[in-house]
Amino acid sequence: MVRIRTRDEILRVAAELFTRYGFKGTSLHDIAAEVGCSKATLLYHFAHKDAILLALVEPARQSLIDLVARLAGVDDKGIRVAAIEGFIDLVLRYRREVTLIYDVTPQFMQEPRFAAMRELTDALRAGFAGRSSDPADQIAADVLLGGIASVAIDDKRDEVELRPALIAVARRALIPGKD
Amino acid sequence: MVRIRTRDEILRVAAELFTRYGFKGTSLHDIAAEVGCSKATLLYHFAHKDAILLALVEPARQSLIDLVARLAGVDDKGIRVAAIEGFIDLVLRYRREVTLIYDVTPQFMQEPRFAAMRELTDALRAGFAGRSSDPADQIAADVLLGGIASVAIDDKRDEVELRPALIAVARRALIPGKD
DNA sequence: GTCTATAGGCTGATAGAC
DNA sequence: GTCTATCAGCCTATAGAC
Repeated sequence: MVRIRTRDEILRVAAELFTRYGFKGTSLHDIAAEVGCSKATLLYHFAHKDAILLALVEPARQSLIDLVARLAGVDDKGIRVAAIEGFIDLVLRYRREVTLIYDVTPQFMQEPRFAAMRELTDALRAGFAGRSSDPADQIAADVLLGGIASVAIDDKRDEVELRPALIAVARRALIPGKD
Repeated sequence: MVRIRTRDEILRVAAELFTRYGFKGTSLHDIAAEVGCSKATLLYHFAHKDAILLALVEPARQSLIDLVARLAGVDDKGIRVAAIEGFIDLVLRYRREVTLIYDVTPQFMQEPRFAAMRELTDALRAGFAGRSSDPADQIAADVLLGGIASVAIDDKRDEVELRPALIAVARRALIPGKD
């Protein structure tokens, strides 16, 4: 059973190249050459280049939707811990996908299909800020959200080492009197 | 004295377009059209497209070199506060340039001319970590470095509001028993 | 499902006139 | 210093054979 579906192989190779060279820095030719098929075959399985990227990030996007839904049911007392641990687990589980999302966000964000992502990150920020409306709390929340994501993207340590360190720094930064 | 040097106008327009659409998302044609000159004129003033970007980020790079040199003379007791305040002042002063640097870093970092930047960020991380060799301290330092930069890039608030909030969250996260 | 061939457009960069 | 004209190369995407 060594047979690998071409479609899956395209996704595997595309994830690797997009991560290494960026979305714009990777051409259909690059992917096709590495897969060992033609560009036309790529575009038989995916309507456009963008569709490859969207297929890659879809599981992570779905997980984020689930997390935000779960946080909606958490009371104010537990919201920060739940948001912190939920987000850290999510980005460590989908490190590659987070890398891709941050790569294309500046350009894709203005497109309608990515616009809904904005509401999700707003909900996450509210959770990190303990549902406070104080700008200082929201800025702190953004620092931690961006910082945790950047570590998940760049750091080479494994998640077993990163997870407790990330939770510890987020709790110190966001939860008063807890260090 | 309304005469503006073409070279300066190119830099002004390029900064705006690179920030909005990314370096790869902005062509020489786009810049030339906005400036109101030809692509050939762009390439008379700058040898390559890359040279425009390098000219834009040079002041920020020089400031980072200065900051790292200054931190080398600070003792262990004061290093975290000095690194935190120095970095926050720097990214707030050069927000647009920080945006550009983070945009191109994934691809440019492997090139030799950007390799020296690595030593600078290593020194900054050491400062944020209070020169500790504990991985948890270095991870926390990276979270704050990345998080502060991401806020400087994305947040629309002005630096008068951001500065104290950023310093406060960094101190809580990095300096034990200070909140 | 996969291929070859190619369309049609954009890219950074150069040549040479003024 | 600035221009027009142009190059060679790359890009995504399509057409049509097998």
